[in-house]
Amino acid sequence: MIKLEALRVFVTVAESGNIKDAADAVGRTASAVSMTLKQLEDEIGGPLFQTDRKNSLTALGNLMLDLGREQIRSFDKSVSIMRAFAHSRIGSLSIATVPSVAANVLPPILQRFLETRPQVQVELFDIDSAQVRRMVESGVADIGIAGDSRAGGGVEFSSLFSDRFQLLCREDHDLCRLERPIEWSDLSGATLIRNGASDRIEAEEHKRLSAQSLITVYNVTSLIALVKAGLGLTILPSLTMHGAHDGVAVLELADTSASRQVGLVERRDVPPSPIAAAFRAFALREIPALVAERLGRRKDQ
Amino acid sequence: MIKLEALRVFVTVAESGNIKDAADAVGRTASAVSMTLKQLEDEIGGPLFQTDRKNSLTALGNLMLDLGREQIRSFDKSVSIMRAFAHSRIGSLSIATVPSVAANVLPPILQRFLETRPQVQVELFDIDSAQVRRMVESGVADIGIAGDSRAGGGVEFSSLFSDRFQLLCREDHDLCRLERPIEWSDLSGATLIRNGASDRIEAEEHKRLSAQSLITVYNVTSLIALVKAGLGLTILPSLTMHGAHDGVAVLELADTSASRQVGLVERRDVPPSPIAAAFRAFALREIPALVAERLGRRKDQ
DNA sequence: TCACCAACTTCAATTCTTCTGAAATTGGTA
DNA sequence: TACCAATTTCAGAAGAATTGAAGTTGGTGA
Repeated sequence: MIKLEALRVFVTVAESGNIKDAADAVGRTASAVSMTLKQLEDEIGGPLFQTDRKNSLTALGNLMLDLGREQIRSFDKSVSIMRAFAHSRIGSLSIATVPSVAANVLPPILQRFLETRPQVQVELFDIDSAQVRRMVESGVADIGIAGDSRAGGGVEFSSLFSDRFQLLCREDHDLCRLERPIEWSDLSGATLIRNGASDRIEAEEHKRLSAQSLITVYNVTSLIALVKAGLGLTILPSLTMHGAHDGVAVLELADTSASRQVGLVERRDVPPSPIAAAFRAFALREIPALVAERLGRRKDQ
Repeated sequence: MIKLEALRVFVTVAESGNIKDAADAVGRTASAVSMTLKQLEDEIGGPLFQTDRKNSLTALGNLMLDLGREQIRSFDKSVSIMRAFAHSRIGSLSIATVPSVAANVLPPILQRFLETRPQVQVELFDIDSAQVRRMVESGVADIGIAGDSRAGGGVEFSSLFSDRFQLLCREDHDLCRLERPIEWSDLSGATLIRNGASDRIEAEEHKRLSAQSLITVYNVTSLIALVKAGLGLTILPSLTMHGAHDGVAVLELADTSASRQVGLVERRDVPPSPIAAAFRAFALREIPALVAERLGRRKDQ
């Protein structure tokens, strides 16, 4: 059986024009090279050089030089692609994430992640938590970042950070004058606008308040516009409304248990691609630190 | 260093879905296959299968399956091309030959030669002996077939057959009535038309006759037309005018030494390509036999 | 939940391949 | 004709791959 290694030796000899130099180039003795060449000629079925001074090729030798070079080039390239992929320097990464993370967390993370991986292709979807889970489960996204857990079905949840809920109201609202964290009881007379995120708050007091609410808005921009217009208050995770909005105030809640967990959503039982694995490790290390800095808190909890 | 053989094993396992069947397929034990796979994973830098039951590939495994298959296919194809070339089943063959051989000898020879080599490309040039030698010497033709030898310069001559000179005259010429081989002296009063081939006849008597000749014609068709028109006689190698021409008679010469040697012309010091070598051997074996039959003579001399 | 079974992996011994260094051969050159 | 450097040959050494047996592992059915 002809080996690629034998072709490598032959090409080196053909290029050197003699065995001695070729032997040095491949790190073997001249006798090893000579034997390899002989074996190659036997297996191919004809002489490769015109004389035993290896300075001129036969027609067969020329053909083998061309084909051999091409094979070596192509093989080495394939191997380097395989290695690059294994080491997550190439490939594609599809990330599904909730908008607040996409807007406030991912930009610097992705930038740093891709700095050392200029060949990696990234797709980013921002959608709600339920759809993040669905995209990961179906394999459309390699990895997701979403709030909440209840790790069910085919996905697994790994917490990255916790995001406290805060109260959003007009700057001229009475509550702004309290100058202390807001108790649920402070909200008893207020008009609450429900949203997709606030429904996850477990506190009984909030559930009661929420039940009386007549408006539910899922889009954050619309939600803030309604608050600004004076239609009511709303409760959102801190990261969601990161960055001040003119005319609205952000107030802390006294109930510090009112928070959502944000974390990685991954498919269970299906190993991640090398890039996805690398991104996972990077995210677990970098996102908590970044969020702690952004929100001015201890990381996680 | 990653070996193509390891990729072969991997592809087989990936296609079988388990090690045992793959081991049977490649003719090794399961443990050998397992070790090869492990080594491959180490060298590539990542796992290829999702579990140690080898029925589902990782993303890396899928990539390697694609690239590996392609490499194997391409390598095997290259090797088969090299072998086919070495065994003269493919390649191209450029033959330069004098017209009489091209017309009377080569057709059946080439047909039989190519019967078992349907992929071989042939180029055929018919030119005069001097140009045959020039084309071979310059490498434009791989092999030549020409009369005469005087093997000089960079070419070598190997005789294939000898071709007796014969006399060509009008059917109504006086010489036709002799009913015996023609002596040089029979031609003393005749008008001789010289041609490229007849100049090589060594006999003194012919040289004298030839010196008196006023017309020289190199093209055989024109030559015969002139003879037919009654402008004179001419002396040509038997093969050149093989096949009767209406209105002209072909007469034997008594001087049996008047003949030309026809043989292979090859470049000296440059080994022939495998196809050229194969054609050489075929020609040396088949052409003398064919000519003997055609001209009704013993082969060579 | 446990025990079994088949697939896979590990390990040490063996076999096969390739490599080395010395000696012989070859082909070109003074 | 004799020399010299390159190449080839050869036998032993080193290295790589393979084997068979023993040990793990993970899935399956009682």
